[in-house]
Amino acid sequence: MSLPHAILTALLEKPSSGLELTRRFDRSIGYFWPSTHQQIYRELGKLEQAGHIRVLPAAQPARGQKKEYEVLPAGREELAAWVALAEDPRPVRDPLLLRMRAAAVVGAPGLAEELHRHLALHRRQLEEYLEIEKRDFPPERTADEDRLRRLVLRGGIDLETFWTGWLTGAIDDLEGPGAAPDRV
Amino acid sequence: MSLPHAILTALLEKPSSGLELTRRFDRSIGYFWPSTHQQIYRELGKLEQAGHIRVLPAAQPARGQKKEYEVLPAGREELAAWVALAEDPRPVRDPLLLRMRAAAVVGAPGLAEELHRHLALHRRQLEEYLEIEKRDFPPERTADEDRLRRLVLRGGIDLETFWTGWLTGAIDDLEGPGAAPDRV
DNA sequence: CGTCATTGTGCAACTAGTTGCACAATGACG
DNA sequence: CGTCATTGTGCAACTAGTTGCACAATGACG
Repeated sequence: MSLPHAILTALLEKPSSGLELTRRFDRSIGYFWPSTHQQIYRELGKLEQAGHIRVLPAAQPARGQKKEYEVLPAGREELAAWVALAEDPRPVRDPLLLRMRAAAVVGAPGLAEELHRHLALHRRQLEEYLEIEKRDFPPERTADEDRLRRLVLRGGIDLETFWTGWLTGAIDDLEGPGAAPDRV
Repeated sequence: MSLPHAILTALLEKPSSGLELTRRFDRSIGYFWPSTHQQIYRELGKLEQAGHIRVLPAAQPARGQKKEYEVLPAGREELAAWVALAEDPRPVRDPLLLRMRAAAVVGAPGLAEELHRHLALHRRQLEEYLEIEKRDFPPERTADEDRLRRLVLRGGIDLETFWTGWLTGAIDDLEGPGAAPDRV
């Protein structure tokens, strides 16, 4: 039940239409809770139904049939209650680790290449996060109000750092001394 | 499409019944691809249908109506093909990071407690992994054939190390000097 | 022999996320 | 004025995972 809360958070930061939300997701909340426009529209409908958000009366006619949503007090309360909830971390589900495990049984041809590819992807993501950190959280501005947002970004950075580190080690190990890459 | 491959891997390591698979998942493959017995039975049915596995003729009548499955050549081929496939890492979806982001907007009462709770859970998981490493991969036995399995375990260890590290830092930051924990 | 815990298999309904598409309204451009 | 790109909303079908339950067979125990 995280998507509705992700949407409430985004709408509290700034009332938006479905498409605007989708775009904003892609470069902030979507980093740790991605969503498609279809899903977002469906969820907006449910949130409106539940009385958590409402459509803002349109200022002027816009492209398409644009609807701007804003959060109602009930929605804010719902979100605050959710923040304080105890919820266990969701179980890890990682296909790459699973494939390495399978490779231990049926052989690993093609796997090293895939590790290189993933390493490149994670490096790129790490770069992106570091860019955002430089832009949004420069060292001189340690505003207290951004503490939590900075911590979240730090989470992303540390996570990608873990992946690049682990993948680098794995590649070294597989291609390194005495490696038998294609053993069955 | 990872669960069937997880099952094929487990069955290649050792032919098993549905319940045995479920139990074995809980202490190996399930660490990075958890599954319930219901899901496993359903998938076993599909895999049999597809000709990837078959029921072993029963040696002697057992409890319940036990069925032991083994992997057929077609199943092994399917698994080997999957190992070599290019598949992007699945997007991160983490409710805790999301909740921190929400807390930045509606206030953070109760959040620090939750961070402590998660830290304890991740520490426990890390301990468990380190136990397994000590048991299954003692330093003297660097057998080449366990290389991949050891790397997978390393992945789990490094991942939990990331979480404990990040959570520790986040708690320090939130409860530390000049903290304003319940600000709205 | 009856009862109960254990081992074992599985169905049904639901929830959340994905994929593929349809279609409405508007402004820019020839 | 006609066409087309862009902005915008949304339905439908599917896939994967979760939750709650039913029920079969066997062995242990009184």
